[in-house]
Amino acid sequence: MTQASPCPKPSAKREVILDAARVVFLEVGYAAASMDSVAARAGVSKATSYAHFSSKDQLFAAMIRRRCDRNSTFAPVDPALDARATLSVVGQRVLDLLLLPDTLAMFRVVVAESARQPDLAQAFYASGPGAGRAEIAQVIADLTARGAIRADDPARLADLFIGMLRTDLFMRTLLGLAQPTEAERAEAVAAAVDTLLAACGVPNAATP
Amino acid sequence: MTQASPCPKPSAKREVILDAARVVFLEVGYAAASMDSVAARAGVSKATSYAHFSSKDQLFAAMIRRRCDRNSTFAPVDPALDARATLSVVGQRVLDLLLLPDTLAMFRVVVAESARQPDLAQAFYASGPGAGRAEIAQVIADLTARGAIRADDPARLADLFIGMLRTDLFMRTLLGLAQPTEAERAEAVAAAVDTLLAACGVPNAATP
DNA sequence: GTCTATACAACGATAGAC
DNA sequence: GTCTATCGTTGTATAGAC
Repeated sequence: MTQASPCPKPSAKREVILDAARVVFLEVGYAAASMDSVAARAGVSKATSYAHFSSKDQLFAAMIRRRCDRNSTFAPVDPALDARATLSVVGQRVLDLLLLPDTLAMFRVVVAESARQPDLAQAFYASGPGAGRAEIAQVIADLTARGAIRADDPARLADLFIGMLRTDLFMRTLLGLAQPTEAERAEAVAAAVDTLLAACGVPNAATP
Repeated sequence: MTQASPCPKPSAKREVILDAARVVFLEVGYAAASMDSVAARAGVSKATSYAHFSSKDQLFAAMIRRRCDRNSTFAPVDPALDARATLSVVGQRVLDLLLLPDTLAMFRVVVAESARQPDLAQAFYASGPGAGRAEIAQVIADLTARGAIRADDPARLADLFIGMLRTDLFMRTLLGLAQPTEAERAEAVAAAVDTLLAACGVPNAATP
């Protein structure tokens, strides 16, 4: 006996509709996406969509929040690595994630709708950039505790590191003007790591 | 004798419509903005808008390109300043510009429409982030020529510097989650300058 | 060149049958 | 719970008077 929408039962149709909404909204943006196109892609009727989500706004919000809940917590980094290797691994992961087509599409649509739905912007920030920032800060704090680097303010240093990863390459990719190669990414990560270590690295130790 | 639209004559009505389009498009985004609301704000009829711009797309593009043409070239920095002072001044200018409500609104709308109008994204990049990057690179190249810093690759260093200015504070402001104070901006600039100088500063000279 | 009035299409949302 | 068919609104674009 399949229940109605308000209950937390994970209806199959509901998931299909959410998936279709993800594809359509991320591809053309909120306003240009019609409930007809979402329903068509989901293979259901428009009325069924409205049976599960009371409005276009609600469907959009549910889709965004669903994506935000995929808590992307980074896998722990091998503690045997020195500061340069640790930051390089983490930096590469961050940049690769940032440049994923889905990440960029999500960013575009959330930024575009941030004024209309401030709570969505908040949820996106908390689960995305905010969470990432906290994780990087933790990595930096750990390195500091091990004496591998000198960091007075891990959060600020994390800011600077992420900023150096999200540079011109990210901007051009966000605008659809570039498709960065693996080499370009690695080069960008190396530059960020070099600069960070120049600022707070321990000169003599940890560089075999 | 007032002419029709295709000629380069700067009709007064045309300017009024472009101004109204700027306000409306930047406030609610491309899709949510209606030609009715633009015409209403301009104080003209919708038909007049279409007499000057053949479609909503054309009006939007004209508005964006007009904003892009305001070549914001930074005023030259006093060459008597040392590296730290120079970078601080330039960094403060960049961050202040980035956090202007109009700059952020422009960024939101261009990012949102970048997929639909790739040439607009290109024009925006070239006159905005791209031009800024080139100017910062020139400043860094000048400092290097004077021996105030050591920079092998001015463009890359400019990337890193701008990235360190456009950090978490920018992200939260872009999403409408923060309204940065003067103190926060100054702190962010100082952190970026400190880190950059740690990486490429000349240790003994130029720091009185 | 500018206005009022309107044609035409698309969209969000709902009613009612099954 | 899901469908087909439809209502009412809104928005782009145009026609015709002045």
